[in-house]
Amino acid sequence: MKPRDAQHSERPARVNDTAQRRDEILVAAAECFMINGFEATSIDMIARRMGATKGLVYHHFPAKADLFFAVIEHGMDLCFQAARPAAEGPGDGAARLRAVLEAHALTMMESVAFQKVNTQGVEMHMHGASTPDQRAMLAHLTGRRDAFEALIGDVLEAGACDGSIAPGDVRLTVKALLGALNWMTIWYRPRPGDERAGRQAIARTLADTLLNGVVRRA
Amino acid sequence: MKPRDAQHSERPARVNDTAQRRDEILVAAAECFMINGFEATSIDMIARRMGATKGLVYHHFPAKADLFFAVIEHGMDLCFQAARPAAEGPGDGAARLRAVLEAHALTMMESVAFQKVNTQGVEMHMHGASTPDQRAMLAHLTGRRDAFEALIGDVLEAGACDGSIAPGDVRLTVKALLGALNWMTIWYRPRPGDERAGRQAIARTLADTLLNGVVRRA
DNA sequence: GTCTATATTTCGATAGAC
DNA sequence: GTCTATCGAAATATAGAC
Repeated sequence: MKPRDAQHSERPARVNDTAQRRDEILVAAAECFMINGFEATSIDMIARRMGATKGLVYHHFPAKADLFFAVIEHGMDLCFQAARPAAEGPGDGAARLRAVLEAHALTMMESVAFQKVNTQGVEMHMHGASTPDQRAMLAHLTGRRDAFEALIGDVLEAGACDGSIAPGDVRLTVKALLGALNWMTIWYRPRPGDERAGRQAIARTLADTLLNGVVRRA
Repeated sequence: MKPRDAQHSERPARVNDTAQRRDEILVAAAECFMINGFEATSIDMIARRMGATKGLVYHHFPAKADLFFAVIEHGMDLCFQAARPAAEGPGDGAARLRAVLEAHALTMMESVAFQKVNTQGVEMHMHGASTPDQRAMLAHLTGRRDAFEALIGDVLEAGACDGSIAPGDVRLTVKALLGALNWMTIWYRPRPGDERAGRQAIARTLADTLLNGVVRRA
């Protein structure tokens, strides 16, 4: 183990302190944005929520828009981390689609704040995206969203090939499936006493409904 | 026909002039809210969009929040007007559900602006709903949203009884179905050249997917 | 009924102390 | 690295002319 600087050896080891601080800000920001929306959230609110002041936030993020982008990007990271292994897992198209849908539903529930911020609309708040940096970030996020939809689309097409999934308009089907799940950011709110088993039950029921439809099978 | 006031008979008949003006404001507001969101939309923008000034808007609506509520209420009116006849129409549960889903999908496409404002979140912007009037309006809109979900839930239950629809968690199924359709406010934007037939095709495809699911039928 | 002008507040961002 | 103090821009709402 590398010895720490002798001059400050009495201080507790604070590895990656600034990264941790950044994450704390991200969580506080996600919660504020979720509750009030982008414009109605002031930097003061975010700082107060984590027991700090504006100066701290501006020390870690150059502007409010960058903070907003960082929140959405982190939410997307979580989506990919959950969905990609499921999409690339074993089984035929239908089995993998089920795995992806359940994983995505769980992601929605377990990071509602981050996901709802994404739902609020990336492009909306950056309509006049002033700086080139912001325009680039906007394009980057749009690209990742498209990539996520393509991930699901690929599973659908694989299923259409192996016969486990009914052929149809892939783009529109992806919108329908993701819409049903992403809509959870509108109505789902974690309850103090709820457990993972309960969330898994919801995820399974939703996936069932989407896979099998609502009409009675012959 | 009742004769108009003789003193002003030379003026062109302007029946319901203020009501028309109100509607114009409503449309302009819906479009601005759709593009920029509630907080980022200024009263000036709304006025400019209809070639007027702030004073006009404040003459018809006491505050920005009331205008926002009025937009959402009108959007809900459109939803009920389309869905209720379909829900109360002829046929078994599955047939009526199909009619409701297609009607709702069409409503989403043909009044995107109004519907997207609703998606933005009623409760979000009124978190601290200051005046009692605003709190009452908030409760009113929440009640109507619940009533709309109940409308669909009733059709589902009727279908479960007559055997046309698979039994299941009604509340969760309603959320899934409405989620898939309401999500259109996120991605659907009317194109200059699109026609009603195209929208109907989208509505039918979406309803098909939700009714039959995506896995291949045995 | 619609406009202009303005009072008042709020917030993003910066400067600089510690 | 975090805080206090403050500037300047923007927007809601109002007052009053026409």
